[in-house]
Amino acid sequence: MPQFFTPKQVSRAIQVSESSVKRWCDKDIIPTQYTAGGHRRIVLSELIEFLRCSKHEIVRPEVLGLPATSGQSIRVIDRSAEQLAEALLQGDEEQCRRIVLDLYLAEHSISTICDLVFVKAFSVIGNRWQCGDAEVYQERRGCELAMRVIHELHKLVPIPKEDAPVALGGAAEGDLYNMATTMIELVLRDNHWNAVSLGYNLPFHTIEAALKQKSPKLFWLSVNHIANESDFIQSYNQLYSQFGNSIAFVVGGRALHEDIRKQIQYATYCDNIRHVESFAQTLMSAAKT
Amino acid sequence: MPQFFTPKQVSRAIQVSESSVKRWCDKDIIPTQYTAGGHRRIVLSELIEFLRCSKHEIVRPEVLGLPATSGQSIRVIDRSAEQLAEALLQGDEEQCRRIVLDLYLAEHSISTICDLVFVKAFSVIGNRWQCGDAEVYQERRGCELAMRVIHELHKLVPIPKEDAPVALGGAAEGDLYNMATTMIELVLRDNHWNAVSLGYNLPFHTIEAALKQKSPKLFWLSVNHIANESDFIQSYNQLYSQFGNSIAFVVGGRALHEDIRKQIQYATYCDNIRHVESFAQTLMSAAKT
DNA sequence: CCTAAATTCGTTCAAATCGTTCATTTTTAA
DNA sequence: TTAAAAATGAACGATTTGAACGAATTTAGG
Repeated sequence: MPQFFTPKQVSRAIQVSESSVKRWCDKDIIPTQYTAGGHRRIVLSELIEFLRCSKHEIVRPEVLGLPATSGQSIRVIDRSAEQLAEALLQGDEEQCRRIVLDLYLAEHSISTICDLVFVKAFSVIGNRWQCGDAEVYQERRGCELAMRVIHELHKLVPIPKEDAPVALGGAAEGDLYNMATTMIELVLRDNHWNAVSLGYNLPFHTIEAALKQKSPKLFWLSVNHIANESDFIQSYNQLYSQFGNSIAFVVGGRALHEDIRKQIQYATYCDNIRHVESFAQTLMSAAKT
Repeated sequence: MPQFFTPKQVSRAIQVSESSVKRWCDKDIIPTQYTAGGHRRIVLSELIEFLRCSKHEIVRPEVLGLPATSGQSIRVIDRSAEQLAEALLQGDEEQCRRIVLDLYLAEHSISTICDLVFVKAFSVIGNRWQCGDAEVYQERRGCELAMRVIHELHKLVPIPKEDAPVALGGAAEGDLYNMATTMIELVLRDNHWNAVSLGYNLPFHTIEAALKQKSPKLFWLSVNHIANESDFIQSYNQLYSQFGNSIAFVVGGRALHEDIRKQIQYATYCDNIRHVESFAQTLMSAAKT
């Protein structure tokens, strides 16, 4: 909850001496703000960033008012998805936050967390539902919770610079799933793109307007549901013929099966978030040289 | 008109004690004006100057929740909606955050902010769109931004106690707008309800399951779009006949026009978020006595 | 205009933090 | 292996902070 911490709080949380924390602040290892009287105040996001880059762990998270960790930070990501699925099904917001924050602190990349934890958790939830072990409302509530946690991760990612390359994306008309596109926005920002999600259920004509006005370097389209396939293909191809030369089209989503992929053009098709990340990294380094 | 802040407001904004702010005023670290009765009044520009110059580092206003726009008063809240609409259309996340946090720090209630700022801003955006001054994607991006800010407000609201009365709600099947239901969740939590939004596009059968399993004291249903009216009415009435006696049904949304309202039963119909808040307050105080 | 409720004032005081120094432990390099 | 360099943790008086209090001021309504 709290935005700021004193050196003493931080020192107790990670069990080092207060002196060390103060020294790190002075050496700018932990970027620090100061009160008018000269007392150090450490911002949560800076602390998280520091913890990720150092080998220190939060031994006593309760000192910082952070969700209580079960013990040590999670190095093994496998079981996390199931744990998260359980927490999402139960509607346990604290637990969700704890799992994700722990993984983030353990230096797992955001894209990995998205793929192996979030996406996988919802796959687990889907299976449960098919077995009759979960209600629809549990899945929906889980989506709400997940979106909230994703937004919180968003705040831990540094704000992209003004001159960062622009990326734009969303989910097309008829597609009601905006979690994927929000995750892509998050991961691209984590990779220093100026990424903006336009949300879901986007008519093609407004995508066209957005691409024209913003002229991004990268455009992503998440396709989880297609109302009318031939309409979709026609609209998409018109969009691609207009911008495909100047903008990298990244497409993905479970509705884009092979039949459809054969009929459309794109720069890359991605099965998961890490594919998107890799492509974005390649594109950016190519643009630099 | 110059924008004044009291030491208490400033202290909340920059997360120090009121005593410290007062002391800094007295030491002339923060240039201060005084009322006839000797109360301190801090001008926004001086506050920003203080934060910039205070000791070492430049302050990150977005972290501090620094009020960066106009002050309080009901007159100004009108303009806030237009300012927010502009910021949402531009996709200016920082500005959105500042406007809303500013209003929050000026101690406007969250329900007021929802009604007179968020809802109104989207009404402004709708008008712009009708005049051809705004693209659809700008509105959609605005929704994404607004949701993010609402989630941030969520974090400022204290976690409800375990024994707080339970409230549950969402938007029915075919309804894709979850902003209203997320705002209701937020406001109810602000009123010490254990409120949970199940999201949007909820089939009635899963609402039934949720009500059965959670047995809340209050159930809200946001209705902004109805695919098939007779189906909706039938499903709703079945739900009401099952739970209407034990659970307070709160309904609202622009799709619930008079014709439909005549054919369904509910505890209250709400035109805006403050109505929901009032009803919830009444319900809670009634339950206590 | 007046009253009542809410806010802010000025003050005091205990607790926390500051910067600094120094002995000890850990790491690095010869 | 040994010596130098660097990092750590503890201690100190001086300073800053946050919380409390009755008194004074502002604000909201009738």
